[in-house]
Order: sequence, then C-alpha cells, then structure tokens
Amino acid sequence: MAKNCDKLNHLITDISETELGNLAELFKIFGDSTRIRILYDLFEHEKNVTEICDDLEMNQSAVSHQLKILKTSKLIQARRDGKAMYYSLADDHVKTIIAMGKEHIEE
Amino acid sequence: MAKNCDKLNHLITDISETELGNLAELFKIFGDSTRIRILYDLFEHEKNVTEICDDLEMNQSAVSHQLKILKTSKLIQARRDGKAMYYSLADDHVKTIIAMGKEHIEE
DNA sequence: TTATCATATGATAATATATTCATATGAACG
DNA sequence: CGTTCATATGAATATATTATCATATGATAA
Repeated sequence: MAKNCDKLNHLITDISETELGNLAELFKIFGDSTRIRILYDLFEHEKNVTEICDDLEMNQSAVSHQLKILKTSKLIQARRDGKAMYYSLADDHVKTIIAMGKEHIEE
Repeated sequence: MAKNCDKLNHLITDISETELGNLAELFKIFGDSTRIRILYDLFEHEKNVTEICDDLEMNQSAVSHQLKILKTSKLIQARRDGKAMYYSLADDHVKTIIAMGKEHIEE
C-alpha cells in the first residue's frame, strides 16, 4: 500500500452529491482505453495529433474526437505550431491518478 | 499538489498496453455516479443492501446490479448475515483513488 | 489564390451500459 | 411446509458512447 499516502483519508471527510457526480465524470474520462492510451502517450512530453495517431495506430478522426473530450475535461492542453496542434498533460494529477489505479491493479 | 505523493512518479515508468486496458476497466467502474455513490456510502462502515437503497433512494434491483459489478471488480466484498448481505470496501485503494480524483477537481 | 498538409467536426451506425420489471433464490420462522 | 423478508438475476428497454466516413476549417507555401 501507499505509505506516502496514508494521510489522504483526511481529504475524504465530506463529499457532496454534486462532487460525487463530478468525480464520476472525471473517472469516466479515464475509463476508456483509447483515452488512457493517449494520456499515457503524453507522459514524457507533448506530441502532435499525427504522432499520437501513429503511436496508437488509430485513425485521425477517432483520436481527434477523444482529444477533444480530454481537453474539455481539462486533462490535456493544446498549443498550435503552424499546422500542427501539440497536446500535453494539463497537470500532474493525471499521473498520480493513473499511478493510484496501477497500484490497485498490481496487488 | 499532493506533497505526500511526489514520489509516485517512479511507479509509472512502464505501463504495458494490457495494463492500460486494465486501468481503463478499473476507472470505468468509478465512472458511474451510482457506483461511486455506493462506494462512498460504504466509506465509514459496511452496510446491507436495504440500507444502501435507502441512502441512495434507488430501487433494489438497480443497486444489486451495480453491487455485483463492484464485487466482480473486487472493489467491495460481501458477507452474509441471515437474510441480509453486508457489503464493505475491499481495501483502502478505493479511498485513495477517490481522494486523488477529488483533489484534481478541487483545483 | 490554389493546392496541400494537419486537424476538427457533424452525422451515422454499431456497441455498450444502466435501469426497470418480473421473477427466482435463499434464509428465517411460525 | 408455506409464508415472508432480503437479495439476486434475466430479459427488455432506454440511453450513452465510440469509431467511421465524409467533409470542413485553418495554416502554409508555391
């Protein structure tokens, strides 16, 4: 178990119905293999759409649709460079949330 | 950010395609408001099906269907006491995963 | 300004998912 | 045993989601 995270329990004292709904929405984003593969693909550094498509071996439209969902959820951010759009993780929470999930699975 | 969890990044060095798929499946479970409400309902202590239905104001069948999914995913465990089935969280990861999500949302 | 490359988007079809309803199982108790 | 209470389950419906296809937008360079 995460020794470093023992103190997390104090964070969960009170969660409203609304917050639970928002949490469900957040986790739903991670709950699709295409999206989580995109997020993981961006772990090291930003990438443009073509690179992501190549990495995932998926067609551009499907990837763009999922990129939009990830961006709307503020899990990634976009930057234009000429014709290309570069996407990167919006913050470290993406990594920590995925790490928590990985820890759970591995036990 | 979670100061206590800075060291988590080392956990995410390498994630296989299979693991990413398993992660997506795990997060999908949290990505439904009924299921996350059930999990949160069990934060303090175990409860039987009737209690959960009352708390969520949902009909018994819908709750039982979701309980089954949560149990299959090993996020909760069941114990029989007479006619009643008591459900409880399977481990602390449920709480930490939800706490991570909450932290993300709050910023 | 037209052609081309990169990405986004709308509509559709295919698939998955949640809830409801009806019913089955299973335990306790007279 | 038969009845009642608690829970589980199967089928059907309703809804949501994803990938695909066709096309639009937007940027660049000839």
